[in-house]
Amino acid sequence: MDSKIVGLRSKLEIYKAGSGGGNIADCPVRDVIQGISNKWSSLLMMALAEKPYRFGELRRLVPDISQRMLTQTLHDLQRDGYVHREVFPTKPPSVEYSLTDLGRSMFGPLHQLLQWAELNHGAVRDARNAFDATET
Amino acid sequence: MDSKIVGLRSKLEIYKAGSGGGNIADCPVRDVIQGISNKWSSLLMMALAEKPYRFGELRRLVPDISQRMLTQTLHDLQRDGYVHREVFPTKPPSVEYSLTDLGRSMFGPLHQLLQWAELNHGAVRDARNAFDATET
DNA sequence: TAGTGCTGGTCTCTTTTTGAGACTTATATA
DNA sequence: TATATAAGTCTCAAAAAGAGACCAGCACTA
Repeated sequence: MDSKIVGLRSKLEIYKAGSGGGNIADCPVRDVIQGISNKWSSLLMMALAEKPYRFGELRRLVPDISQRMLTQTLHDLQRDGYVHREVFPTKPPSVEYSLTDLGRSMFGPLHQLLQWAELNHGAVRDARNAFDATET
Repeated sequence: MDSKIVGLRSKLEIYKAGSGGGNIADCPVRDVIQGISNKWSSLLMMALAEKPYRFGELRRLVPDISQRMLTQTLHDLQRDGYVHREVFPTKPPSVEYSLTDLGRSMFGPLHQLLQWAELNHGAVRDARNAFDATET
């Protein structure tokens, strides 16, 4: 399996697929993607792909996330099965977050996208500058 | 190039990389990723990867997007260089949106993620059900 | 000639989501 | 006694998204 686009024909079908009907709004693939298409998910996935972290460590690692959104994003990632949450009975109790097998599996393709971003952020920046220049 | 995770060690460095300093908040990779990590971008990228579409066609293709968000998301994708917008002097004027080379390039890894979602949405759904069952 | 519809939007208003920051509970340390 | 730490929760303000009316220019219809 290479990284070429396979089956250019029915990409929308993939998004639609599984719901049986033709309603693209309740498509399971879209449902999965939207669970990770938000401001903080990929960032936290990447942090946890490196190693497990505790709540406070993540907060310090990503200084511009609010405690509220850190709690909520970790909770959502846990609900979708990407992240495991474990409480240790220290005093005060500490909580460790780590990727599950499913999380590591999902991080594979996500990592490809992150690498693309690393290689191409210059091109994106240039496109933005050019665009902003033309519309005054 | 295969789909394995290369260089497990410094993933956060990728997110941080390029800005020179150590401030993860203004990291160019994060900047690129956040441009496409929103509710509608990946869906529109996928539609346009299939073939160019006109504004009204996209609106009918994705019935639950508001006209306002369709305009805005296409504008943002155009600004980042993924999408080309062309006005045809018909009456009334029609506007066609298509992927640029950069857009097609980015769609490669994005497509990998979409395929992962297609293969694993069952596991995610199961995880959600299990999670929701335990927290009553 | 007035009415209707099509195009690709914009404008305004309401609802939802996010952000900032104080507050909590229980323990340990100074 | 005062302060700190852990992992959150709660409240309020700000930002973003959704709903739907409205717009201009032209073609077609009645």
